[in-house]
Amino acid sequence: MPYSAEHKKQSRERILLSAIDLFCRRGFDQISIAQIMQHAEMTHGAFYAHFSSKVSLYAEAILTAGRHSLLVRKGGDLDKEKMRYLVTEYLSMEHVRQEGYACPLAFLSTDVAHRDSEVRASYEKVFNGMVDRLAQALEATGRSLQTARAQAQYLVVTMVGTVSIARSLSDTESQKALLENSKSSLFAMLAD
Amino acid sequence: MPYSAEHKKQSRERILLSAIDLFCRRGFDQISIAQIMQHAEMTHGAFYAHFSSKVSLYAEAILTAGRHSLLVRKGGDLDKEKMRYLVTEYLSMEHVRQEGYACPLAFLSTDVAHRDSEVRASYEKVFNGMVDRLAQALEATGRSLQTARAQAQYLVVTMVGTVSIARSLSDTESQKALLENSKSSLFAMLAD
DNA sequence: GTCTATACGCCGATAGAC
DNA sequence: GTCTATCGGCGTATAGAC
Repeated sequence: MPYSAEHKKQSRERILLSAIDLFCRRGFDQISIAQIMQHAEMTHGAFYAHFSSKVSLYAEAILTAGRHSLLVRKGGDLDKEKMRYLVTEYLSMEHVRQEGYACPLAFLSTDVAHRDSEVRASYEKVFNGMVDRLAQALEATGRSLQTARAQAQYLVVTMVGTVSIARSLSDTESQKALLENSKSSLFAMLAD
Repeated sequence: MPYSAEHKKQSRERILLSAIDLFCRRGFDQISIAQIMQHAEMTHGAFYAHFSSKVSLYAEAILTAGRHSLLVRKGGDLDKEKMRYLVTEYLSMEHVRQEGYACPLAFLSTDVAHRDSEVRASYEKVFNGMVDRLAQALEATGRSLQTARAQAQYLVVTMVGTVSIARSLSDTESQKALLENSKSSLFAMLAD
């Protein structure tokens, strides 16, 4: 057979990775299927052998982006030092400029709010996964389960808000100042 | 003359108000000029007598939305009690559901990040205006200028992040829990 | 200033050959 | 599975009558 199952799997993966990168960069509506397929080095028509629609790709791309994100990628348990490092990376200009993997929570928040329930469910799943992971780490530092969950949720919300606003500002210096300011406040919270 | 200057001003205002409402609800790309004009009770073709392009309307709509937003609308000085009330209103389900005026910072953040510099400049202006207003209020409670500005920025970022994520979740109970959690943390900060 | 009508392009999705 | 080609619809912007 000319196309193996493995080959198909790889094509699908290339489409997903291209979609994540482009959707995060310019949003759902401003990226066409043709652009995604070109980035994945295929042609427009081949798309429908892998996904049933553009929206369905979006929902799956968000889940995949969540698995690649800074907030869940690190293996093993998170100690205090790793958490500080993670916050620093998340609140960096490299992240704002999308030089590596972008967090879909920060890059797609208002975009997702306009879509159907399948897409929103993906977003919620990514959000809950990140909160769970951070809560677990905070609990390990001696906090109660309740406190850990509350602080983890608050941590994610603030980091997402910071990066999301920073990306919308037009001035680089304002972006840097915003990131630094949130970082100090969150470090203070983590220091307890 | 059949159309007075006053009449034109009113038409322009209707277009702006319709644009704010619809853009916040469904984003820039998912709203057409025809829809905005229909909402403003005019026809598609009349649009270009008031604005040069859809993007130019967007930039101006963001500024207008900023002036109508919860964070700047209240007249006079903000005391501690008014600030608590303002945070409560901002972090309410009514705001998330856009039952009154929506804050463009929370509803359009990732959307604005994909546009040109004129749109981003509008967004930045609204952001700075809100931070300034809150900083002034915090300074009046005895904080240093520096602390007041830092806390004001942090306050805006967290509220925007909270509302923006809440809008993307699919479950009402999760939305409420998120709003409540951020509210307690911010109240604690304001209490000092 | 507002209307109707239309030019022009882009995009999501499908059809059919290989 | 991937390609080329195309259908059908929609959206921005413009033209011209009133």
